[in-house]
Amino acid sequence: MIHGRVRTLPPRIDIVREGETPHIMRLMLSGWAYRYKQLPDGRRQIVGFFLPGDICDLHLSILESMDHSLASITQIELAEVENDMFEAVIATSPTLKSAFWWDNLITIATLREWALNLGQRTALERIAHLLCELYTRLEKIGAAANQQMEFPLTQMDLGETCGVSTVHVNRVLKELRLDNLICLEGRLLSFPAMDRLKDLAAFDPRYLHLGSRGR
Amino acid sequence: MIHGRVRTLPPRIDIVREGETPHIMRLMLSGWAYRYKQLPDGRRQIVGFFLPGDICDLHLSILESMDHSLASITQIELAEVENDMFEAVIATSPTLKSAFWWDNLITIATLREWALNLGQRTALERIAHLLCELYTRLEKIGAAANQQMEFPLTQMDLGETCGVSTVHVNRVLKELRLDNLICLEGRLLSFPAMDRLKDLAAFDPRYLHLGSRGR
DNA sequence: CGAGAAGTTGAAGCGTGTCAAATGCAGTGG
DNA sequence: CCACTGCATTTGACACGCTTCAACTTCTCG
Repeated sequence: MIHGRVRTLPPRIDIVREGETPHIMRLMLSGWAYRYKQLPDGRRQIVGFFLPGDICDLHLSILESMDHSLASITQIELAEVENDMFEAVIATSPTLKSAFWWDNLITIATLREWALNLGQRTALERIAHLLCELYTRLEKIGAAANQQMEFPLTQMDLGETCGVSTVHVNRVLKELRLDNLICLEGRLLSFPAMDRLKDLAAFDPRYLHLGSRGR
Repeated sequence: MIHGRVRTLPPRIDIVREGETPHIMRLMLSGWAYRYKQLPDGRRQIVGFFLPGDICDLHLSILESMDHSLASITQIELAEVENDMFEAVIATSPTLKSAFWWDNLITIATLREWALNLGQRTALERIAHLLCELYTRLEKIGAAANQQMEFPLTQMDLGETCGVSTVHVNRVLKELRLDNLICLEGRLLSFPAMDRLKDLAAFDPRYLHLGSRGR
């Protein structure tokens, strides 16, 4: 286990901004956060979500400066480890080292799936696919079960993830609701017909490579 | 330097298919290739290009099976290294090891930019951005100069990369041509006004992290 | 209770997809 | 050398998914 300072941050604030020079490694202990990129005119694209157990900035320190930003969604707890200490730890533990390779490879595989999502699927399929991915990941870490999960994302978040306007996200969610594929009560999201949803989204969880994984 | 078998492959064939189990590491020596993913109904998304000097499947061996495919565009030469041998080599060379970390991080950074591209830019901006990226990468390895490059991609390739129909790619290229932003003569692509093109695409090469890099 | 944020809805317009047909281009065989 | 074939490119007409704008409603929380 890696030790380091633990920080608690409020919801909806930037954790790191584009252009800063990273010097620590962060591990999500609780809550939801995301990574985003921005165009000069303000258009925003979310390029990844962090759930408990995820690593935020693995070895990003080798790069000179951040080409993206990190922000919290809910209140979050982060473990922060200085790079020097981090280097020292992985040097002594081959298990940890390969765990970090894993993390990197899964990040890449997920980004490839997101490219497929953004480039080829319709708005309906994209959102359905994202919901499948999030549920699957949460279930894996024991934070969701029985086709139910806490859902802290706004429709604007969904839009910025799926490259769709907020208004259209709303219409898509309505359609999913009318088809009885999702059910949203407050912040609790449930899937009355997960099979049909996965089918609609052409969701194949293999890209998440859930088989094994180190810690 | 890593030694291994060198293979020459003809243009337009699959190198590895989804589902196969990877057991070698491939390095591009010459030519162009790409990585793609596919939906069950056949929609295809290109998720990365390989140019000379690029690594195709870094440590993918840890994963059970490929979640995507590789295909050649031009005739290509590949250096192939068995995983065992590869492991042995990086174990002895910290320089190489960090070079591979680099490669991984740049792959990730590029995929994030692609997500931004697919999610937020218009078809015109997307294609302009892709052209800027390819030229920049080719220039880096000395395979392009003076705002000119060999361009082996078809309009269908461009479409499958940018999430745009082939017909619309054609219209976009026409617009770029009429605006005097690109000039295509046979397989030679040139940029009479690179500044304006980069501006149109909001192309900021920092994500490619060209600063340093090992080999 | 009030105020700001998030969600909802309708109408109109635009970017892009689809379909279909024509043109250009390169390789092949007669 | 030319006709033939198949693939890439080009163009027009039309359809549709999604965006934009604007107003309204519903939540959330101090």
